[in-house]
Amino acid sequence: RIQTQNKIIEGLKVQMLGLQEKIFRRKIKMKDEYGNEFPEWEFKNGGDLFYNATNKNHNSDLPILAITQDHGAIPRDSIDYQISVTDKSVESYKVVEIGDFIISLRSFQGGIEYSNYRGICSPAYIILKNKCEIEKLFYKYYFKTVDYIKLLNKKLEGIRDGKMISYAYFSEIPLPYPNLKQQIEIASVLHTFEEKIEIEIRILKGYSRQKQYLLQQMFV
DNA sequence: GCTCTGTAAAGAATTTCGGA
DNA sequence: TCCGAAATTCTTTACAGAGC
Repeated sequence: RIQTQNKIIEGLKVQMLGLQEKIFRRKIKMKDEYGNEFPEWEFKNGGDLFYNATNKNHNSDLPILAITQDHGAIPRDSIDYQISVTDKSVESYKVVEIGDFIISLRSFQGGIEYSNYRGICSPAYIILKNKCEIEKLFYKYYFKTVDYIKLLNKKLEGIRDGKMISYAYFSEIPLPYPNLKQQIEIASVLHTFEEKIEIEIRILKGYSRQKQYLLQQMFV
């Protein structure tokens, strides 16, 4: 049963990727509530939609965020990974607001991260804030697509450990800019799908616990 | 040994300051 | 008031340390 469940999850993940690809390459077109197709997407440069925020106005009392590829931006306390932190450097940390995007030192591998938290992070990261009205979830998914990561890598030369993607570089990359309604529509579709996967993962965890319990009973 | 995050230090840019 | 130098702030990069 656990194996079957694993397969279901894998299958859903593949579907999720396929869905993202289709949506962002505009192979499926969404329709609005009246059944009309949305207008063609516009494309804007990253610099037109986001600006580079460097806000250091904090009293070192905000939680320190770790920028991970797996979970995006999360508080350092909630992951099992201790990093050497020097107290003095915390003073120069940048403030991250809820809904900001963060270009990490590894963005050429895992895309651009989205923050659900308010906190501070190392100044080596670039904080992006939206200039005009956007559906953040839409871009959250877009920044994680394989296509976009490929775009990020396209112009990068000599990729090596710790290579930084500068804001200037980001701002030159075109981003899709469908109208707001469509952005929300797409974001909600993807979000629903993601939730579905999470539910399946929870079921899997339930199975695993059951198995452990049963095994324990057998040997008692 | 490899991958991953984050620091420290070097380098670049911007602002401040003083003298003419 | 303008120019150049010094100081400060911001950006970039090499590499350290944690965990597998």
